[in-house]
Amino acid sequence: MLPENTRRSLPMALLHAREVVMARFRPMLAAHDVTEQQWRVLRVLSEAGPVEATELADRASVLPPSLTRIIKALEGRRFITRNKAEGDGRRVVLTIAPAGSALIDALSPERRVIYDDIEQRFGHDRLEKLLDLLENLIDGES
Amino acid sequence: MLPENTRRSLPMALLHAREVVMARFRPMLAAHDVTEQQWRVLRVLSEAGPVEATELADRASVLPPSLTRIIKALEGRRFITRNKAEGDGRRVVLTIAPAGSALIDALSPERRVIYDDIEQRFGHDRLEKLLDLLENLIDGES
DNA sequence: CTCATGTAATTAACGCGTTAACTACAACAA
DNA sequence: TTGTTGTAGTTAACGCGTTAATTACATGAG
Repeated sequence: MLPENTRRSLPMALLHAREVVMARFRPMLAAHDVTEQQWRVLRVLSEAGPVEATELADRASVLPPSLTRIIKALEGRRFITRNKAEGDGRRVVLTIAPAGSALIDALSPERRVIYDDIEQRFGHDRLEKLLDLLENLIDGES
Repeated sequence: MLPENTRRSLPMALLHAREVVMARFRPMLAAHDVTEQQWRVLRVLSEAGPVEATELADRASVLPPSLTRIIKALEGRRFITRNKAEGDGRRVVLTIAPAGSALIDALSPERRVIYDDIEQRFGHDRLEKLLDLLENLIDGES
């Protein structure tokens, strides 16, 4: 079946949903001069430790060309460090730097407030159900 | 609660889910030299008839500056027409043109195949449930 | 060793997302 | 009529998304 209207179109619904959620987080990121993508990269590095560029791009849902630009920006602000992998001159290993960890820590309380508010308004169980369905969709289509 | 990992982060899950879904539609759009956003605009005009720019932007989930560029592109290819609203020189009314309708029609069969495949793999009921939850989330946060 | 092939990352080109500033027009008060 | 305020749309600036091309290095065949 073709969606009869744009509101019931899966791509549009996912886009719109992401928009309204991100609207809550955007001011926080803007206040610290970090883009959404830079923030995703920092979070992955923070929770996964030193990681090669390809895996980082994959985990942060960022394409390689974007990652190159993001790395340049984050390295310039000393949020991360960039090194060649030993044994393979092509690969690049990224590591979060103290300033990067500090930013993550600084934003944690605010993130928690926003996330809790969304969870409370939407409902804990419904949020878990939604995350489950999204995870299923991702695993099934990728 | 803060998401303990990026996979259970709502913004990331929505982003990733949208990516894997759009990956199925992208080749079709590329084959007809239409961007995702241009396609969304055309679909809204197709199902809603002549519409003012502000409402169009809202319904297609496109920001006003982007819409300006998109209109320029679609008008150049004779997919839509652009006219000032009578009675208010600021407003702009967009209307789908024959070539635009023809594109919508031409892509319908292919869209149906892709959408049916997603629905079959993911499951009809789960898809409906997911769309419901997304709609709730959107309405609750916006 | 040399060459062909493959892979990781970067660069390039173009369109969109986002915010802020600006232009054009409308509405309304004095 | 004039000036103020508000609204619709556009423009500008910068970063990211996407695809294709390119560079640098690794790997394996001969």
